[in-house]
Amino acid sequence: MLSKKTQYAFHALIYLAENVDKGPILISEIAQEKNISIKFLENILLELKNAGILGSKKGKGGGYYLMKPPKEVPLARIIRLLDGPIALLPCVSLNYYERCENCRDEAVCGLNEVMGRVRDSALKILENKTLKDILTRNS
Amino acid sequence: MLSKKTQYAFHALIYLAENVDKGPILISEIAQEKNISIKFLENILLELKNAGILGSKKGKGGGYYLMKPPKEVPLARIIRLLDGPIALLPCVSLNYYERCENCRDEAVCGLNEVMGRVRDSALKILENKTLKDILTRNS
DNA sequence: ATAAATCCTATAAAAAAGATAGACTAAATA
DNA sequence: TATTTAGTCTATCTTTTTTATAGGATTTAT
Repeated sequence: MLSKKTQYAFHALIYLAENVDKGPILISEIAQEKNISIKFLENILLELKNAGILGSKKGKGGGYYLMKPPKEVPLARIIRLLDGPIALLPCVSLNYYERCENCRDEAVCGLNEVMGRVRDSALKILENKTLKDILTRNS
Repeated sequence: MLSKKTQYAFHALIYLAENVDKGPILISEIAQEKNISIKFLENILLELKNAGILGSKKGKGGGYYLMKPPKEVPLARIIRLLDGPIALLPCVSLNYYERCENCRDEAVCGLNEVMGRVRDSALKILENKTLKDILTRNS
């Protein structure tokens, strides 16, 4: 399961994407609209900013905004940033690989093989679907 | 990521499946062969037994053994038993569903839709691949 | 009887997740 | 330029989950 952090990030990003025309959006507004603890959300948005996904403006009229068009932000990027590996096992992770401590040879491990396929099938979706694809349906 | 518990369970089950002919297998043997803490493994095997996946015999000559042929144990069963939901979000989980707290209407939420697809693609593999499919490759 | 093994429950230790606090910095504007 | 507004940064706290261990109870073979 994705952590609350990542779930909140998605909902915040959706809100930002659906309100691009309004200019910078207040943390407090997002927190209220999406029912998220404001202080927790603050940290999350900052992390997204430091990763170059969001931009911000301080002072009156300030807030957060997307740095890229929604269709250029793959979902996998957000998950990896805030949650870490997408794979179910360290030994099949592309970005957070760790050697398996419990089997003799990964090249011959059937678990490794199957979990590699699960990873691929998830990535096929998560690398290609973007923020744009998770905005409100039928709109 | 799957928890260590689930990872250990898979390796233990693989060992048991690859040694069905030997009769009951000692916890200590599995622990040693697969490099798992024996006491932790004890709890895991007990849980698998209580779920009807393993059987056991006490006393001399005792140990653990599979209750079903490996090809009748889907990987999804093990994951759900020890780790819980396979889905990335509570609102798309088939077995551990929880309503989304952050969006107005799941029926119209694009995140819900995409994560539902990720779940389906993972389940397509994890429901159909069994213990038999993760035994040592090329054998 | 004894030794061998699992059973069972409790608990502890460590790590991760979730949330909060508060002082600091930058920008707008009156 | 003082004030207000809003993000920045870092630290800490609490809770939950994960990982692991302890030890007596029970069952079985010999």
